[in-house]
Amino acid sequence: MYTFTKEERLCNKRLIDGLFHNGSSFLCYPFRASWQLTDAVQKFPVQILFSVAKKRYKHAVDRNLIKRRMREAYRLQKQTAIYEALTAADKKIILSVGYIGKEILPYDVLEKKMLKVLTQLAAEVVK
RNA sequence: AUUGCAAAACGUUCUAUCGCUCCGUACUCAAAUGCGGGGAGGAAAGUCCGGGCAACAUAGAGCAUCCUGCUUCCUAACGGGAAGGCGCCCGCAGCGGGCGACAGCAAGUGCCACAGAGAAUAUACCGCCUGCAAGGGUAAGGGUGAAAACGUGAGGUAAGAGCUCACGGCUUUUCCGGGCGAUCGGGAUCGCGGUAAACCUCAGGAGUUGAAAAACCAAAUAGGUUCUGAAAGUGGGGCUGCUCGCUCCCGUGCCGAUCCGUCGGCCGUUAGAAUGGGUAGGUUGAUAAAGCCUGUUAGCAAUAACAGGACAAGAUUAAUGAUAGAAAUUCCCUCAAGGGAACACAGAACCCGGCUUACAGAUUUGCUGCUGUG
Repeated sequence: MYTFTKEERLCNKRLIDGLFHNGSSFLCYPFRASWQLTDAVQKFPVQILFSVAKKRYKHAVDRNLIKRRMREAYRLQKQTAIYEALTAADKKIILSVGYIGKEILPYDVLEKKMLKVLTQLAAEVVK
């Protein structure tokens, strides 16, 4: 239910390149989401990756902190926010969420924003 | 006692819920799941030195380029460390402390702002001596400057000058003595502006690339080679990481035109099997190491030898977390109870030894001086 295993992460380099070249994307501050429909055989309806630009945050500690908070927010909300909608529509996607905020937001704010992103994404994919 | 500086050793803890990663184990063809256990640092950072490891290169010598530069020792090695020498600073001397790219300017060449007459074979401004004058001699005095031809005294002279002598300072070569040595003490001798983080000279050293190195694995897809067929005239290069594609040459090849010399266009295919390469992927490399902790012995010390101990992080789009609640520490408000806030620098990526830089708070030790003289 609240798992986040390797199958749920996007690891394949070719898929990632394809996603950033051909995928659709939208902004929802402080995130930038890119997604693409896929035919690949995967256990979960979504394969996701999180990214924080090194240009914006110079220290690895800061990048780790943001990525961990994003991951946690996704892990706890993915089931209700997006899995159910995608399963109902029988669609599978690969997804990347980049952080473009200028400062490190606390967890409770990130949680609300993440919910908003996922809801918007589910609406777009099903449409 | 406080403050500051330096060194050493620390640098939050506990509980609950939900997760991540690795290992062991039960069940199992396997996966999943259950149970048990491990899971960031003193700098993991900067990537500045030195090694291990790997691939490639490699007759020998010289030149160029780059690095290093007091001595001895330690070390796998070092530009690191220890002990010492020398110089400078803490007013001076001794002890103590701090700092030092600390070989050579007495091989050659260059440079020395401004000011000043003059910055290195002294173009002599004032002054001094000589001379009727023009001029000549003179670095002792003045003034300038970061620095003015080693300093003081005497002789000497027209006036002066290491020109000569005595004492002193720094220095070259050499002898005697102490020390493994840097070097120190004494004698003789040569010389007297600074600058080598200026060119340069001397001595020693350096092959290149780094784990995205490198080794291995078996399926699928496309192409290469070989064999067997179909068809049959069935080739060769260049561009591109590969295929496709484009292009050049070639052809008793085909079609069209032709002044019979040529010109334009087209074609150069495909099925199966075997084989060895490349790519995405996986495994190894890769976590038991010149490692860490404790003790004994040797040594002034760096360190070495020996003995014992620890189920001793291992990710790979990259784990080591999130939330909630207590406690500790510090600060603020308050007589107090209590309330509020803060909690550094920073995240392993092949592995070690160093260096450098960052760092809230807190612990220990040492120093910031002591004695004598003025």
